[in-house]
Amino acid sequence: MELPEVEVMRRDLEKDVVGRRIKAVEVKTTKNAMRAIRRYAKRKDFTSRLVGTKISKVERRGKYLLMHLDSSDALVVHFGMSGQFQRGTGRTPLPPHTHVVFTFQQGGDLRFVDPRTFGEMFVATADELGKVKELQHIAIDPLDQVFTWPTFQYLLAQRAAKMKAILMDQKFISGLGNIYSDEVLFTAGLRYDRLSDTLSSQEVRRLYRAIQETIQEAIKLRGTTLYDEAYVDLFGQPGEYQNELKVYGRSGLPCRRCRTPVQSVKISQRNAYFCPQCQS
DNA sequence: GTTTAACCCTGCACGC
DNA sequence: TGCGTGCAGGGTTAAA
Repeated sequence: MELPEVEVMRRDLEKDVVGRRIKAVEVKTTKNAMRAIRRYAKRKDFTSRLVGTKISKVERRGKYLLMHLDSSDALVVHFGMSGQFQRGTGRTPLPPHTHVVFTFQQGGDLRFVDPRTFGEMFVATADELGKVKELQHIAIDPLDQVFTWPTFQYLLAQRAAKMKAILMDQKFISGLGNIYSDEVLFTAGLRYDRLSDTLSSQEVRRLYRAIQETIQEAIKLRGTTLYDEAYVDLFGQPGEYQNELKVYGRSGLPCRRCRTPVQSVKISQRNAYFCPQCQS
C-alpha cells in the first residue's frame, strides 16, 4: 500500500470510525498475529492501552497511519505489502489472516488483516510521536504545502542516486512505492536510472508536477487494486487507478503514448517498468 | 555515499 | 493433477 491507498484509508476512517469508542481489542493467538504487534511481548500491554478510548482523529505520515485517541495515545499503523483495515459487524465472518479485531461500543468492528505479515501496529503517546524511530526518518510529504519544486530541486541536487531508488526512499520523499515511482517517472519522461543531480530545472519541474498529478489522480480514483484480494478500501471496495497505469506491470505491452513495448529491469530487487522511447 | 543481497511471510501463477 | 520456482504494493541490515 502506497500513499494514495493509505490516504484513501485515512479518509474512510476519518468518516467512519472517528468518534467511536473501543470496547474490546482481540489479538489472535497465532504467531502471525503476534508479528503484527511484535513489540509487545504481552498482548495485554497492547490491548489495555486501547480499550475504553475513543478515536478522535486519523492522521497520515508517509505510509504510516496515526489513529489519535482521546487518551492522548495514538495507534500507529503500517500496512506493509498486504496489510489492510476492514470494517465488519459481529455477524460478518473474519477473513483469513485477520490478526487484530477492534470492537466498538456503538457496534461494528475494525479488522486488521495481513496475509504477508509485513504490517505492524503499536501504541505511542502523542508527545512521543516525534521520537518514535519508525516515524522519525519520514521525509517530506508530496501533499504537504512545504513540498515546493525549488525545495525538491535543492534536495535532488544534494544526492547522486538513481531516480527510481531515490523516489522510493522514504527518507528522501515519503509515500511513493514501486508502482507510483514508475508511473511518476514515465509521466515526467525520465528513466529509472537517471541520477538525481543531473536533472535540469525543467526536468525537476516536470517530475514535481508528475508526482502531484499522479498522487492526486490515484487518490481521486481510490487507489490501485492490481488483482483480486489485493488492496481494497475500508469497506472492501477496489480502487480504479489500475486502469490508468501507464507502465507498471505492462512489460512487453505497447506504451500508451508511443506504442513502443514497455520494458522492465531489476533494480534493487524490484522491477522497474519504463518506456525506452518516452523516458530518457 | 550508494548499491546490492539477504531476510522477514503467505499466496498465487507458471512451467515441467 | 501435483510440485518446485519465482515473484508480489514494504522496510531493515550488513556488506561491498
